[in-house]
Amino acid sequence: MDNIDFRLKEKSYRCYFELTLDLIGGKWKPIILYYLGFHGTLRYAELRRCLSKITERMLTKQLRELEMDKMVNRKIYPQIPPKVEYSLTEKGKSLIPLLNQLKDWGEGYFNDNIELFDHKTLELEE
Amino acid sequence: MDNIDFRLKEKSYRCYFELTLDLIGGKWKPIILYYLGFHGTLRYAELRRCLSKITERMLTKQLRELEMDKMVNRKIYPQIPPKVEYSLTEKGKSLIPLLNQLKDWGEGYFNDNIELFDHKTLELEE
DNA sequence: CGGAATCCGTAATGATACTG
DNA sequence: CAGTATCATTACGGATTCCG
Repeated sequence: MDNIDFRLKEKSYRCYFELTLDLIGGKWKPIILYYLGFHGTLRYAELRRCLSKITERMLTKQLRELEMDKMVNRKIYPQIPPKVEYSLTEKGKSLIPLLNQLKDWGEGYFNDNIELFDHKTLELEE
Repeated sequence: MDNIDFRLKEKSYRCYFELTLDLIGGKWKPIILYYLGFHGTLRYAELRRCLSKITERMLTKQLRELEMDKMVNRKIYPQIPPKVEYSLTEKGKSLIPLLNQLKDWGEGYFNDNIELFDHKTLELEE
C-alpha cells in the first residue's frame, strides 16, 4: 500500500532538474512515456509488448506512479474480460517534444559513431 | 575490468530513444551530465558534493561509462595529491539544451502543482 | 484480460574500510 | 585527493498462482 497522498510531498530537491528526474526518471518511466506518446493510447498488454523486457510487476508499479503523478490516464472498461487503456495526460503530452528531441539526439549519436556500432544494433519498427 | 571496446557494440535497440536511454539514462547519468553542463568543469570531489547522495563507487562507475561513451572528458594532473577534472565533450555539450528544457519542464510542473508540494521541497542553489 | 500476491535467486547498489 | 576492495543490503527478474 503506497501513500495515496501526493508522492513527492516532503521530498526535497536541489534544483528543478532533480524534480524532473524524480517524476520521469528511472529505468522504465522514460520509455513508457515515449511509447505512450508515440502510439497515443495503449492497452496494458500492448504496452507490455512495446517494452519487451519489462516484467508485469515493474510495468504495473511504474504505471501506478505515473498515474499518481498525473502523467498518465488509466481508463478502465468495466467488462469481462477486463480492458484497461493507458494514455498521456496533458502534462504527459507536454513532454513529448522533449522526448522526441532526445530520440533525435540518439540518432545523431548513432550516425556520428556509426562505424562503432554493430550493423544489427537497430531493429527499427517505426 | 570492463570491456575496453565500445560499450554499446552488439547491443540492440528497437528505436533511437532506447539508444539514448542506454547512453545517458539511469539513476545517475542525467544528473551528472546536468551538473557538469552547469558548472563546466568539476573535480571528482566537487562532483561528489553536487550529487550528495551518490556513493563513490557509483560515481566512479558512471563516470567511467560516460567516458567510454565519449560523453565526458577525464583530465588527470600527475601530481600528489592527485587531481582529476571532469568536463563534457562536444557530444556531451550538445545535450545541455535538452537537459535545460527538462529542468524547465520540472519547474513548470512545480508551478502548476505548487499547492501539492511542501514548502520545503526546493532548496535551490542556483 | 489485467492485474495482485508470493517465493526465490541474482544483479545492482550502498556502506564502510582502505590505499597510492 | 581520487579512487578500490570488500561485504551487506536492496532492487529486480522469473515463475507461479489466483482472481473478478
